[in-house]
Amino acid sequence: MMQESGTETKSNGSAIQNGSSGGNHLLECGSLREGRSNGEAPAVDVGAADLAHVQQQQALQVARQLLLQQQQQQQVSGLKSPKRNDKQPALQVPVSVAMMTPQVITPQQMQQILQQQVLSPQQLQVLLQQQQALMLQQQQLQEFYKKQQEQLQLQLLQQQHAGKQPKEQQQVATQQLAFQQQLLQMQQLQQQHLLSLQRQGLLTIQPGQPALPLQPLAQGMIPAELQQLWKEVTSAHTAEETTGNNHSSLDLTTTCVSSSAPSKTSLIMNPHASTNGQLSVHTPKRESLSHEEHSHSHPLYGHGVCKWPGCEAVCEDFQSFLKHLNSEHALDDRSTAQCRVQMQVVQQLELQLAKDKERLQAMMTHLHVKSTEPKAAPQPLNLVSSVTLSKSASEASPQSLPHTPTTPTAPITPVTQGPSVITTTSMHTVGPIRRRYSDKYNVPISSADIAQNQEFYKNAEVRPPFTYASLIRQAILESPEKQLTLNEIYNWFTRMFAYFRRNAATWKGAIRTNLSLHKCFIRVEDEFGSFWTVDDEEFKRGRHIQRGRPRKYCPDENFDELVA
DNA sequence: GGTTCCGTAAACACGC
DNA sequence: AGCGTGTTTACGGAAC
Repeated sequence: MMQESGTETKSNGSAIQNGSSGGNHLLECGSLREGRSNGEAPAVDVGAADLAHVQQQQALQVARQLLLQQQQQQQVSGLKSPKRNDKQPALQVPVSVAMMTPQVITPQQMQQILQQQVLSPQQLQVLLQQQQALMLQQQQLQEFYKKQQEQLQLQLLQQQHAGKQPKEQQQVATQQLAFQQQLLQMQQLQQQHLLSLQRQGLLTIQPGQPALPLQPLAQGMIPAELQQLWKEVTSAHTAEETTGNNHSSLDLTTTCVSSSAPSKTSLIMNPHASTNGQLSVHTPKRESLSHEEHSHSHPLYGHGVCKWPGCEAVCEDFQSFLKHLNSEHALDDRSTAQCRVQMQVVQQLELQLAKDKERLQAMMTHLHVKSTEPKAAPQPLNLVSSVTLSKSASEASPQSLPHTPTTPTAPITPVTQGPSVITTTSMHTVGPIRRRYSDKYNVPISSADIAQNQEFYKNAEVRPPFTYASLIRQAILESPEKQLTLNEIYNWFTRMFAYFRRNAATWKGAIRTNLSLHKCFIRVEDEFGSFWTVDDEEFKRGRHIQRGRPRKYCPDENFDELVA
């Protein structure tokens, strides 16, 4: 029990640590670092949200300036054709993709949303107002961007026909890219703000609200042609990257923008971040939308059926599926509710998975000593190093080589070992357990083996995965005099294992049988009675049970041997 | 399918 | 006679 609980504590600790780290990640990304437990942090939260608000306004201003500059440049440049006009769409499409990339909630965010705490109505109101302001900004930016895109498109068309100097065009492109970066930064800030809102319970408390922040973003879903364009563009940019222009793709994986250092934008230009024409934004929504490449792996489409939870509408091809998806599963209250339900399902599954992972980790940790220690046959197995078993433990060696001649170093895997240790209830019902691993794998048990699970076996009625012979040997070797009477052996069993507090007649008889059958157990008589010792060399020798050839009981001989 | 290991039950003996 | 201890045998399940 101690082992198990200890492991659980450790696992829980790591889990908590992981969770907190994830939370810290979000906290670092977002502007809100709230201490929600006291339930009275609206001022702090609002202040942090305001900070994000200011940052977004700054970004918006920068974007506007860039846009103005670009417009001026366009006016100056007039109709000039570029040498490499094929590059122009490249600078539009990626940002278009990024601009319209829907917000996708990661599983971590799901958990946080689901585990959120309730805010006060005042908090909600403030946050909602902020959110609405942000959405207005977002729409404003989108309008700017659309206009800019239209102008650029027009310009490009004109340039393609008239021919232009590439220098100015590159400047335009650079300006546009910078502008797009600002847009992305804006979007990321908004996303962080959304996450903050979600974490504060806004989305759950106000079921209608998620549609508010998500709506404009989801409306800008990536058209297929944009994907195709982006694909072509990135492939064209790959060649250009060697010239030092690394503005070809936007690495959105690091969308965390520090509130304290907004200049350290996360818009890291990473020319290698994209593969196969895909932005390195690992959002399920994006992947689902890039159906040109993944039309057969859409998570919501399979076997001609829409896999939206509860839908199962038949879609003959992927295009019809997309139509169906956009029409029947648009972003509305119903879809949002279904998504929330699915989030809960995922959360439950993740929790279950986390528990099972913890369990597996505990099993692995528990078995780590024996499974990872070198067990080369010629090497003494010094995994015990027990204080009370200096001799026997340090000299532990294969004890039944004929049984496992080819696997002297076979590790004890959880597969073979786990059930007998973990399944407390099943252990009691499956009946006698044969092949205790201590014998099977030629590893005598030790005080360390038992000590690791001492509390567990003391309290849980779990049959220890050791043979009677191993346990008897252990009991004897643990004693100060390396000798025990039969009754003391009984007491050791009952003291160390809850399992042996029942059915005494059975296991006591087994002990007596084993003491008699095993050559390694030597009965010694003195003036006070008789006691049992263990010949550990004999124990480690291999077959220590003589069945086919019953040994002749000869206490005098044994005594002489012991004395000698 | 045979062998081996192991647990279990039982019979038996011996001494107190 | 009853009990504890010790020995031996038989049987069956599981693993090899």
